Amino acid sequence: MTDFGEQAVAEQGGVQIGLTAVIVAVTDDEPRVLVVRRVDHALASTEEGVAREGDALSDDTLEALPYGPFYPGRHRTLDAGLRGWVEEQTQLDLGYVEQLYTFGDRGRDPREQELGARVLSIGYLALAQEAKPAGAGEALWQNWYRYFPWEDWRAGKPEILTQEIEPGLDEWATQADSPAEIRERFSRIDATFGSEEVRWNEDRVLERYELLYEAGIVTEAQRDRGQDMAFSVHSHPMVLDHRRILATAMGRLRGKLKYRPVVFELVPPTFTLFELQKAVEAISGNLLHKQNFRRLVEKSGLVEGTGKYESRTGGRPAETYRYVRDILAERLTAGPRLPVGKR
Amino acid sequence: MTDFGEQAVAEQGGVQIGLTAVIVAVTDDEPRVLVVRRVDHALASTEEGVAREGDALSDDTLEALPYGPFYPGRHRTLDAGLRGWVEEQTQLDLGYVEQLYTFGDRGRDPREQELGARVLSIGYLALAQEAKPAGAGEALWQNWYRYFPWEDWRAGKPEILTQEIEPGLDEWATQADSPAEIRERFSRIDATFGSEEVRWNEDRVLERYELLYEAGIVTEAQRDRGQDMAFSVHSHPMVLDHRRILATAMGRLRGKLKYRPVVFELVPPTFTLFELQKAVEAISGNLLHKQNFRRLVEKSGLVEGTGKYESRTGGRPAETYRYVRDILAERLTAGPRLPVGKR
DNA sequence: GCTCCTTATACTCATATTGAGCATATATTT
DNA sequence: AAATATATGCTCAATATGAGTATAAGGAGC
Repeated sequence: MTDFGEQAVAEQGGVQIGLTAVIVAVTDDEPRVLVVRRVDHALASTEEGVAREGDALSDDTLEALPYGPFYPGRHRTLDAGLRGWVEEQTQLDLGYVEQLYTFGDRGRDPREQELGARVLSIGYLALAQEAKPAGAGEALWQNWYRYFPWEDWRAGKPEILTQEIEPGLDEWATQADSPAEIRERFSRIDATFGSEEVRWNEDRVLERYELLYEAGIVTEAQRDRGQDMAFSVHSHPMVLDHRRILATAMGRLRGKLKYRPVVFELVPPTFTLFELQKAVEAISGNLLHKQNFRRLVEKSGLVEGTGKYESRTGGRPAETYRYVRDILAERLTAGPRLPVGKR
Repeated sequence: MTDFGEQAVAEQGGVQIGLTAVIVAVTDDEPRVLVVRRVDHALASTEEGVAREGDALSDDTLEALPYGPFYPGRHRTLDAGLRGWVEEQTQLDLGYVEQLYTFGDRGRDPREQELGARVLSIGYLALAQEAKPAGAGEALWQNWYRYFPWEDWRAGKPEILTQEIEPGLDEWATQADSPAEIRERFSRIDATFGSEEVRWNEDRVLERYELLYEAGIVTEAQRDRGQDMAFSVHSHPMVLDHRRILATAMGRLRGKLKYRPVVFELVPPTFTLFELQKAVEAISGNLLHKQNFRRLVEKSGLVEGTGKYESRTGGRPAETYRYVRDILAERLTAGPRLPVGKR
């Protein structure tokens, strides 16, 4: 195998490492993500492209995930690097932190040319307990369905799917070159967006985003390809590939919810079972059957009642619970699948 | 958020990106991983440490995963970079490729000092159809249980667990400072290695390795800390953090087996159901109930019989099947859990 | 040919898990 | 006190799972 030698060093040229964080919290029963919303001189080269996108967003809404460079001299580990600048800049105390993926496609960052270096970005998912207004005022918490309106099925199938996305995808599919290719495209649409036979799988956030990107009906695709906008789904784009990173985080978190007790990182220390359920629903984007959710959670042995009750909601008071951080019981949060269904 | 500016560039210093590949195949019912086994000048600084390890391995068995530098000028994407040098050097045609994790702890690579650069390594998992002798002769296929003998439960609970690991871990736990810390350590041991209440979870390969590392009873831990070897589990170490990367790959693959049809990447185009089963068993490290496995696979709709039979095994001939690459059926390989049990 | 051995495949059955809904309890509001 | 709202308890049918038993279909030895 090739080794690292003088030559390798010379050929590699400059590489910059950026750390991009998807910081998630749930407040008011909505999933929030920390977003930076300013025109950054470092992003200037993108500005034009974004501004061209027309009615989907106005000039001042350049939205990005918080990110910062990784300083190899300063940080012993990548995780430490991330925690470092996030806690420094947002005063947020990150609990759960997980590395997501390293993004390194050429051209993902237009600054590469100025810098004369390739910019890799290591994406992180972090869960925060509460969504406080977040220090500096530059950062703010946004409902993540702002960027992915088709992912929220809590109020039934989103209109944007039937009205915009499905027609758009169908058109894209039929524009393929060969009949075989057309069939192939329809298959992929069904597999990711569901159909009569295949039910919607909430974990496939990234696959859906990538299909929309490929079909060119998401604004970033048009920006990146320098196309004019024939049609684009009404949703908020983000700078660079940040919406892709967010999609990765959403899919990962939704998946993890099913086999690891990560919800507890998102709710306050004590909570009612219904509050817990609503946090799960916010993340997974669909409703759960209340009685079955309760059965599942109680059976898991991950929570214990506090003996105290809470009656802010009009009806019978609900007992509050706390998470029992039992390392032994941590194997499963919620069994094979969450109890989907109506309330 | 901090941006990339001149200053950032200056402070970042050099960063080298290495791509490390865990290339897996199943042959003769054993999981194999492609390993490089030579004394590399780039690894010279590690050589001493490894040689010191005594009876666990001899001088000439410096084992490493195949790795190569990432050339930002040459490769458009990280995946392309990996495929590039792997296919170039091993003549292997990689099918399934998945990014695993980016490893970046300071000190993970002793060459950092010579190079004056931080070396990050992006780990990849790749699945190959067959384990051919692999070109150059430098690389060879090794049974992955060579490095993780405690992970193979196909012939019952491995002796190394009862004879070496469990005593070693127990000793480590009791050496903790406070009673609380002792309890904590025992909890972690139970959670990762199982106990009466907690059954062995085959996915937790990395957690187990990291616990062994922390307990100092794995040779790399002693090498990295410069300790002398009081006691170490009889298993083969690897260069740098490659055994950790392999553990990550094993855990990821074992997990994926349960909800994605990845086994089919590891078996030939046609196979009997029992061959398929044995591939799953090789990866997951435990035996499955034959009749139930068959039921599960048939029900999944992922395979179809070819109408041809194969009788190499003495008994009644088995029908051969092929994988139906049905994008719609790809949701689940094997349902929530694989049918564990005796044959 | 028949018997024994071996593996493949079919079928059964008890138990656990899921999805869905009904019933009851305990608060607030009118 | 009645109406309304939510919490919690319980039932039940449909599946899924784990573990066998039974039968089929080949080869080897006699």
